[in-house]
Amino acid sequence: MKAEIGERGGKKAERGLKKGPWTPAEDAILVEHVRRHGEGNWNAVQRHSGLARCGKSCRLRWANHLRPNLKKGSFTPDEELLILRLHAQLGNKWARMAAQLPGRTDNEIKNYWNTRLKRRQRAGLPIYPPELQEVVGFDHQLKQQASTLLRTPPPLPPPPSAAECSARLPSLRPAPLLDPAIFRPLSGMTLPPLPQNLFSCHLGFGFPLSPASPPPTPTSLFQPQQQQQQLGPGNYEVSRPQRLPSVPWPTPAKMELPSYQLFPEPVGGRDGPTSSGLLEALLQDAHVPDDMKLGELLALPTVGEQEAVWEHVFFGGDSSEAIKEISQGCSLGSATKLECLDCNMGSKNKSEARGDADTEQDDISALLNIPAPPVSMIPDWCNTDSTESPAMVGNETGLDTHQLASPVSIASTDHDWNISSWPWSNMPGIC
DNA sequence: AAGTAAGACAACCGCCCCGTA
DNA sequence: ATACGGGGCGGTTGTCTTACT
Repeated sequence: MKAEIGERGGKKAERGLKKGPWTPAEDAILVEHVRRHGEGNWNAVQRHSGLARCGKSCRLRWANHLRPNLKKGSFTPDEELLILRLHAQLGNKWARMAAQLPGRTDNEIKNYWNTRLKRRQRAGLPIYPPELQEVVGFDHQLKQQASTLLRTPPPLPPPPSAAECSARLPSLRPAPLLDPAIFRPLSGMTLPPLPQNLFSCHLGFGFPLSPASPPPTPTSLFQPQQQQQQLGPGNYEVSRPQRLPSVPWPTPAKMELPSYQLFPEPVGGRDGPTSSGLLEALLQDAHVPDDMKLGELLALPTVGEQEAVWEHVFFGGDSSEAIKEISQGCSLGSATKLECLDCNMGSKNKSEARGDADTEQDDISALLNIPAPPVSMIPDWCNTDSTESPAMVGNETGLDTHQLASPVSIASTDHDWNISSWPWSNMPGIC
């Protein structure tokens, strides 16, 4: 947006391509083009239809506003919760988050998050719920500090040998996205108690409360130890930072929130039943009151109030009716006039989403040089909602949204996962 | 009622990856 | 091997609406 700033609303850019808001006529042209030719080849839209828009603009308009099955309106509480969880795990991977939120676009999620971030920054509140902020001690200020530090990345340690890598791999396991102490398991599942570091698992990383030797977790594999040390005593003093194994960490352009990108993204179509099953599973576990919006409770001014509300949400009384209501609202996307478009577009979407997931699975497996876990590794409780996900049935990689949203990870069921020994837990909350 | 701040939304840009010629 | 085009993604910014003073 340089010379074009302020020119929105009808003027044409240099190459004769229009910028700015789309008109209904342009929308109609684009919809008709997609109906005839399908998605993709966006640059051909201008040639075929005469629409004075660049291909990128067409793709964006279609993806964010015109494609069928788009969900309009504000996020539901369960969607907000899911965004929180996904962001804790993925960082600013909006497209991947959108893949877990049927009918939602990455742009929507991004806007929601940025708005929420800004609001909480202004209010001096932590990004995450009090459990995250108090126990994990990670908030936006720390993020900003780390981001600043990362502008000049420290020299990388020598890369580990293949033997070193393979020696560490057995300890690699997906972090439980949700802490069992907070999020109760699905029906029939018993969780081991984790009295401390609430939400640490949720974040996908932890802050050790003791200087015990941390296991070589995926987090520590990606732990920028120099960065941690540079934070210095002025920023955290509970205990001295751990000396971590010399493992190279990816050189990020900037630091994102704790991300578990080491691990396979749940596989599932954007609009398939998997995600709705996830939401149902989440809601079955969380006692979400019907008179409460997550965004509201997260904005409560004091930690005590937030704790009380969160306790009510996840341990509170019977709210099955509210859960039912939320589930229905989630599964019933608002119908649009465009939903009557060719169904083959939707099928293409699904295949693309599936392809993305597979590709990502491959990438992660290749990165770790380990085979993707078979479906049989997934505990039974992942399917207790009985709606068998096609993504799981038909996919050898086998990790779907159930795992992402599950109270505990697959591995956490057969490992003693001492999250209290993780390196980052030396950092207390700033707020 | 007017001004202002904040929120929500929409759109564009630059970068990157990937497939193909 | 390389250039190029298509497409995806994340970041940023502009505009409009709403709430507040």
